Amino acid sequence: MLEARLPAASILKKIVESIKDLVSQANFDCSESGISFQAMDESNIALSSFLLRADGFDPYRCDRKLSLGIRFATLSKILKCAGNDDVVVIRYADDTDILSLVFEAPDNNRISEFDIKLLDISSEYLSIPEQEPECKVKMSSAEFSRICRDLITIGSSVVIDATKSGVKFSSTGDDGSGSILIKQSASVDGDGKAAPQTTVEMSEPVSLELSLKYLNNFTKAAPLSEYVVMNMTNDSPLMLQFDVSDIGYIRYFLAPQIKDVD
Amino acid sequence: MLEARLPAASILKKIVESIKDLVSQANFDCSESGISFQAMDESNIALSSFLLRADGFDPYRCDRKLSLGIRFATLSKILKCAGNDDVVVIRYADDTDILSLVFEAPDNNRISEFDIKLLDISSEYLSIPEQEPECKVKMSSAEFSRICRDLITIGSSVVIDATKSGVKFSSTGDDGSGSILIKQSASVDGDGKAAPQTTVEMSEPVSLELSLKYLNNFTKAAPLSEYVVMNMTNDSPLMLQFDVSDIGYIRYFLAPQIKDVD
DNA sequence: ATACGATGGG
DNA sequence: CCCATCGTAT
Repeated sequence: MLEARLPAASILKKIVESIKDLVSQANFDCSESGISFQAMDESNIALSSFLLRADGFDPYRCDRKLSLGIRFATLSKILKCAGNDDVVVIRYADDTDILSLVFEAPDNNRISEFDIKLLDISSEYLSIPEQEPECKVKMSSAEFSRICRDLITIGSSVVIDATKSGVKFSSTGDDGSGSILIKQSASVDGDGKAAPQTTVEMSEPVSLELSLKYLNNFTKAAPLSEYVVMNMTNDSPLMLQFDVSDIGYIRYFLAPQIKDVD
Repeated sequence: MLEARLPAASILKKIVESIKDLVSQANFDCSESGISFQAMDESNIALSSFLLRADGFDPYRCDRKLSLGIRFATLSKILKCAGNDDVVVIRYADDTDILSLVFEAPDNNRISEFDIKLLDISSEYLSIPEQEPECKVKMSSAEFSRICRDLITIGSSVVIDATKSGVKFSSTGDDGSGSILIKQSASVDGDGKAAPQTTVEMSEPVSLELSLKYLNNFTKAAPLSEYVVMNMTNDSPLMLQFDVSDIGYIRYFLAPQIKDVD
């Protein structure tokens, strides 16, 4: 039995919108600690995952572990029927194959209930080694999105070079090349504006070449958070994380491309 | 001879946009009392009609009854040439086959005149019995539009159940089902916000199953009015009415579908 | 060519 | 949060 009440449908809407282009169906894993999710994309290149902690819901109740097989196209359609500031209640009754979503409008004059048929999906859980990355960048998620969107007009991949002073995104294509350097922000912003700061922590300079197509899929999650965190280690997969308000996070992993030998 | 001056082209634009997907050509019936229109859709399932009273124009002059055969695709194209707050003058000279539309920009620096060739259309006027409906619902036209747009992603028809407490819209399809309950508004809204209220008057609870495709055609008229009125009687056609400012109304009639026998 | 959905701006 | 415009899909 699951019952989880989320104060703002917009959170769930954005999460699902950011995953549905990568994964057509997968399990939501529910336990007393919260709801989590993990799945490879169809081509087995990118891994998406999220965690929504129980304490981010009010109330949250889940007696035993559940794997709820969801078709994302369906869930996406149904979430489009929710207003952004509707309250969402997610409900599952044991031994059924139906997930219920109830949307309550802020003025309480509209109550919508949608039932989704659940799927039986075999899940192969992939454990991700939690290594300390050689470099950890935190920057504006909107800026990161903009960079990936701009550079894909130049080439199909981006080389991300992180050094103490900042992060450089470079791309090369048939009709030219481009690079964007984001400097680590000066400690304090003098004037009143509160633009997101860029911070770089590292033990080693890192350089990774990554598919812009995938990165542009990932940045659909950018509206969830003002910041994106990029964990990078040379020759290892990039991890991108967007925090989901104070409820949890959504993460993407993407293996680097072998760089062309010059 | 007809001369009718309408202060805002946007009204005529919206009316024509909301009908042109249902009716390709039909007569505008003009008399000294105003301009009216009535036509079945191509499949003879839905009836659209409107009335624009003479006193909504300034000036309005029509000496004798006229049936002006209009091709809606043409009229729509021409109305796209009018600014929303242009003044429109509709003119017809007896014994011609030309309808003239003159658009005057608010600043009086632009005057456009378009002539439409009229058609000779045989009109079979269908009289609609004016019975008192078992149930009369008045609600936000925007909300009604949203509901019909949302539910068509679930199924092809909607069951509208009206009771004293409110109206429920339900739809079922291959990958799930959904229902939206709109409660009758509490008598007065305490705070300052002026959201459209929902009211239900009834002698009998009513349940009708209706085609969402048609309802979504009808809701193109929603921008004309903050409210939609739904008159419903069991096993009888739904009537939807949108008021056209203080000039008249546009109405749609749609026969219910026979419900599946369980 | 027309209609619907998505995105950006007020 | 709603409206208008643009782009995509049928």
